[in-house]
Amino acid sequence: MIYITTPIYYPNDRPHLGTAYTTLVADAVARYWRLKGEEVWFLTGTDEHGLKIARAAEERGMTPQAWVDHIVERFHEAWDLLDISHDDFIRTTEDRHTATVQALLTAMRDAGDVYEARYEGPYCVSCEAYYTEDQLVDGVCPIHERPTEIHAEDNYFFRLSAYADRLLAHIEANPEFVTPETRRNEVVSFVEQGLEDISISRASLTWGVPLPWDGSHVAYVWMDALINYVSAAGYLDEPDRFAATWPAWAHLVGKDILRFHAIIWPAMLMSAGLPLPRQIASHGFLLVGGEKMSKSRANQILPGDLVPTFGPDGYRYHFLRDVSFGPDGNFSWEGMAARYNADLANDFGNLVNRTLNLAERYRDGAVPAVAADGPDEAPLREGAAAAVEALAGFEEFKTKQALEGVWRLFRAANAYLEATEPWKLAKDPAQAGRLDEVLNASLEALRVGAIVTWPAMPRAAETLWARLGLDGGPGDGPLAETARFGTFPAVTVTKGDPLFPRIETDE
RNA sequence: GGCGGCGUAGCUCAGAGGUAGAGCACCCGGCUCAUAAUCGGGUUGUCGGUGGUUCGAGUCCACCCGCCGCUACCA
Repeated sequence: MIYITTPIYYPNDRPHLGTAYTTLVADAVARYWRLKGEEVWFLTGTDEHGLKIARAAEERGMTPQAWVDHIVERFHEAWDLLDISHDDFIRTTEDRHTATVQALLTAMRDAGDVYEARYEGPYCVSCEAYYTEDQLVDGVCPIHERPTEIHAEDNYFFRLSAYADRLLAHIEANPEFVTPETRRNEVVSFVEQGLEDISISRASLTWGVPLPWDGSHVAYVWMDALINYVSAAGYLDEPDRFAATWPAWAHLVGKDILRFHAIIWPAMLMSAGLPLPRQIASHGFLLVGGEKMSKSRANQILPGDLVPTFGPDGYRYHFLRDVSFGPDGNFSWEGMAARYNADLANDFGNLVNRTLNLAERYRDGAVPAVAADGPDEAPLREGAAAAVEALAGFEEFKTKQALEGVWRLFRAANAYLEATEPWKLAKDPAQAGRLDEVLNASLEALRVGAIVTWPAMPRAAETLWARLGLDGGPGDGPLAETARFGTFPAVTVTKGDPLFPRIETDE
């Protein structure tokens, strides 16, 4: 089972381009594996505990639960908008999760890795949070710019320090554990500096999961959040499903939360006696005008700002085709529009339009199932094979290379029409048989094209599939069989409207 | 400060010791089935700088310049 996860998102913040990016890549990769015929479990969700949620609820005169029930809808809406195909959506306020948090923390405690100690440090009353000396700016709280006080409270701590060597050994033995390599280097150098124990509970807060052995504390939000990955896999009371699902194939994360996933989470799992996920895959940020998106800069862009213009598939294609998974990427409307017009409207959309138009015009949409396999057709077969091969890039989150490779099929198909000139064949009754062959091969290219674009653009692929008059869907798989270039069946195709209407820009 | 990464065509990027690449943009030509679409051809680079190793260096080494990431509790 391919178990793939996104982080659980903090619902106080709206899902913006960055959170949507993580989820989108996870979705495309999940679809790729399904297309290959693998069993997939794709998880996303929301992280609903913590001080900020409790406060936001209070400001609105609501209970925290009522507040999160309300705002979690934004995430369902966003993922519906982008055709995200998650199998499960976990919320940390669900019983299945809170009970799992308690079970896992108990397992860590039973392993002797949890102890009680006094935590003392600079505390900002306004933030209701502790800081480290390093975080203070000129000795005052960086947010409120007010002096901090030294506060102390009794907390439970996790013996993270005991796991540094095992963590390093694991990373060395499993080079794929943290990707890309530059992030792996960061993790290694961090662990090599030595690890300190971390506090895993808060006594000052009530909106969280109570510790099973001390109800006056709730689990620190990160402990709570990370455990979602096993909660949703059935750790607590579905042993068969858990055995099939865990360890995860990949946790996708933004680079800002890498350390929690590549250090703290593995140590927690080791302590609880569970195997580690195969891979933590970390991506960069999406920059707008070279700057990080943030509310304060007012440059935050939401998926809903782009989908009305580009459609869910135009949205998905742009981010998968133009953003490399590891480094930071840039977003611009101009770049997105240029990509849309060049690849979707021109190469792919127009190919679909002209091919179906030819089939309707010369054969009323019913092209006989006659195949040719001469020198003219060779590039089509090669293009189809190249597309299928390139698709494997999804296994390493190389979405860019995967789609670049898929486009070789569309280039070949456009060139094929130029080489065979069906519009000329149609003028000569003696060439009727050859025209059938050319139209059949062109339609077959579209059939394969619908399959190989499905992980990235499921809606367009399914629309195309329907126009081709085929049974089932392009995502049915298995890829190795369905994407083999052969003879297009004797069905009736319909032209329909342009799949990707060209976007007019000012220039 | 320490560790790590990046700097290649106007743009986005690939290449990691053997004649500088792709896509977009741009120019020329063809075609007319098609969404001013498509096909063919073409131009563009002191591969950040300096020095070194080598028969040969984007590719290895040293130093320098510029940008960036990490250096513990930020969802």
